[in-house]
Amino acid sequence: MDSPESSPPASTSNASETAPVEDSPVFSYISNLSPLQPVKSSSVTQGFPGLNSPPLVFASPQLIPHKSRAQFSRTSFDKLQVRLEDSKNSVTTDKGHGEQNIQLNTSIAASTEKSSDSNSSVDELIQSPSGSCEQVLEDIVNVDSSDPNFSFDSTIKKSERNDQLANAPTCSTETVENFRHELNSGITGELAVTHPFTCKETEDAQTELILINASASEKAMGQGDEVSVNCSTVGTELPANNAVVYRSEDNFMTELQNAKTGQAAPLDQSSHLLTGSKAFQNRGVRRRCLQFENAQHNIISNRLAQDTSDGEKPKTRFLETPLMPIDGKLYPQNTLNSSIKLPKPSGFGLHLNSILNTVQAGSAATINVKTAQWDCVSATTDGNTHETHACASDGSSLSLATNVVEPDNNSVTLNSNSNQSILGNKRNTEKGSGLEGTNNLSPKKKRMNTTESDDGYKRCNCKRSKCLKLYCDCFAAGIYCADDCSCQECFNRPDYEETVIETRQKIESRDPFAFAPRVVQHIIEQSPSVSRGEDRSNFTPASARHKKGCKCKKSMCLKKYCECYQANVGCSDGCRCEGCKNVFGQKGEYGMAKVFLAGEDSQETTDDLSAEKCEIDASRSHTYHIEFVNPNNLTPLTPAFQFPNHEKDGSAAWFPSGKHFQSPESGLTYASPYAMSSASHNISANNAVIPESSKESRHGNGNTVDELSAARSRSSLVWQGSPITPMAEFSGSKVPQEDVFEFGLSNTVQDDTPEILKDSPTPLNTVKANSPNRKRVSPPHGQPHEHTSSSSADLRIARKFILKAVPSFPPLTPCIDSKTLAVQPDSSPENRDDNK
DNA sequence: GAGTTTGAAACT
DNA sequence: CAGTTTCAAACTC
Repeated sequence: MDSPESSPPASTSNASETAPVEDSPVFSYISNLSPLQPVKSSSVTQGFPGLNSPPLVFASPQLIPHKSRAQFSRTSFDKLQVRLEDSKNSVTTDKGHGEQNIQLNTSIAASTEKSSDSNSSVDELIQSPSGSCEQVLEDIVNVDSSDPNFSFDSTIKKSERNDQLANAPTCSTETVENFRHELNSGITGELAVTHPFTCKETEDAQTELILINASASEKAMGQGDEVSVNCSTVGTELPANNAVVYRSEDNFMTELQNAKTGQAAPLDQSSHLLTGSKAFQNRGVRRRCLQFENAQHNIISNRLAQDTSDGEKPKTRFLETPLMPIDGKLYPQNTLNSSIKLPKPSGFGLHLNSILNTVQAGSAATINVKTAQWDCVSATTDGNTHETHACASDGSSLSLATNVVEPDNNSVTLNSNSNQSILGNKRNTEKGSGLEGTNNLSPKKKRMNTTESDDGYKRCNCKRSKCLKLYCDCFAAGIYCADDCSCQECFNRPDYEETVIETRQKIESRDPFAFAPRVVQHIIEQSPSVSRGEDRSNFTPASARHKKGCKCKKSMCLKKYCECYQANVGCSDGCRCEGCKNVFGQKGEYGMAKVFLAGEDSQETTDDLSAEKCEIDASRSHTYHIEFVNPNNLTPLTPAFQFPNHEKDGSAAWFPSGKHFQSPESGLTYASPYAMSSASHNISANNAVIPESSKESRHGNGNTVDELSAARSRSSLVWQGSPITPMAEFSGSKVPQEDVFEFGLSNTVQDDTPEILKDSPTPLNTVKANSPNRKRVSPPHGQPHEHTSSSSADLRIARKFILKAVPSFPPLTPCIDSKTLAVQPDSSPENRDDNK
């Protein structure tokens, strides 16, 4: 029917034109067969009309690994182009506004990529007689507003929609060419195009996208920036994934048009979105960059671009604004996390990697961390926003909620997101200025402020380290110092990006995991009821452990001197603390929990919490220990969930008892987290990874099933994005948190057993570690049982993504102790595959 | 706000 | 790997 071949060119209208061919019976036959209208016959012919690849288009961006983002070689683009073109072709023939929009974008992107070569794709568009680009754009806009339904998933669905779509407007050749030229001028266009897609799907993805955008924008100067901005804004503001995507695209299109016309384009829908989130986004970008080394380069370039472009850029550009180190976070840095987590990246966990380590962040994604909340998260690119959103929405989904344990970070960080964002902007300026405002506070407040910003981001007070050592929480979190930091001789600023990067590299050379989130979270799924908010008490947000463990001797792990305590996580066997009385979980408990999970001696361990006993148990279950106990292993996990901002919060897992850990597969589960973390490493960030909203997460726990389901779907999508970030590419330490986060989500999704979700909130369900390697999957917070049926579908989807993604992830260092290098092999993609 | 305590990071 | 020093946060007054 649709056979690509037949449909195409032959279309009836064309047939008349091609006299010779027409005559042939074959031709007529073909023409008859083709269902497609010959609107753009010529164009269609060129492409592969038969192939409907809209999905591919969406997918492709995601597939691109993080690293690739930074590098984003032409080859990758070419590939994308191919897909895009294919999709384009299909689209052009096809139809639908939404689709059309997408197609246009893709086509544009493709054209940009190819630049010279790309024309073909453009040409196709041009060929289409009917509409003008403007029309198309308008249509798109309409679609956006109109089509709420569009969702990330929609990307996949889009193909389906294509059928529905009809009357695709086409761009005039002139307009197309103009676009082409513009695009050629800046490669960014391509990137921008890709963004939207990713943005939709996941926060992490967004963060990544953001980075990409930034880079692109840098290159492109004007257009690209705007586009990226749009995406970010869209993500933040729009709950609906669909809307986001389209809008971003629309903006992009509009910008392009504007560029053509030379008019300052008012950003229609997108514009308003942008306004809200601009600052955040910028911040987010920067933070993330920090978190992600890869991103860093991008950031740098961005800066340059920004500097150059500042004057030029239109109102909408977020990028123009220097990426703030963010207090606010980028989410990933977020915000979500502050770096990822927003809140602040406390030193722990923030690390960029995660992206989103945490984030958002982004980054660092990362983010994020970082879903109902996802929506929120996704919506806000910045770490700050992320958090807030997450909180508000509750974080639904994700682990974020689980992560949250402690109120401290949560409350603080979450509340002031808006303010923070503002602060973040200030950061660009010199510190001094920023501090002033905060200083006015009372001593107590001052103190709080000194360490944390309202946003939840940490503020350092370094005097001698120049904020280039891990002593500096900001630096350790992979974020730039904010204006409100009280540091002296600070070099941890965008102005010294190179220095920062170099220093980071040095430190990483020493300890690849130095910037990895310190707290590894173990997410446990909530019971459905919990997810509903019915019974939170039962909810076990997540278990987390400090990656390296503490060495407290006098504080008994009851004060913030203790990193474990500070992160609201229990001490693990990896801790060398003396007299541990950590309220979040004592040393022995963790090991015991493991044992318990293992199913061996569970009673013993559970019964006796004494550290000694635990230790003993742990010793018994030697194997388990290795996987679970090893703090290092754990660390990897955290990144995923953690948000840059709050390591603590995000990481903060409740350990009501070691029991959480248990799962029949306990061993696996733990391990899995590990794996995840490792994956996260790849990311380097999520960051901010991950959006964490400690408090919010709690609230989020209560998320409605719908949210959860949505989160799942997102997660799955995110996951796809994760593949984009090639874990392998990253040096061990660098892992986009966001990715990690995603990974975790995906993992949860992955769990084959939707049943699990259905089942009790028991952690077991939530996590399944497939791989021997310990890859673990962090489940989305709560899985709404209600949706179980639907969820199952979601899960399926997620799995698909996961599978794809898994291979992509490079072995993450986290799995292995930093000290013991051996680990990485485990994280290798292969192992992951095994998990499947 | 100054000083002390604490433990991580950095160094040897 | 262990010991020491440096550093900055946490804490106390």
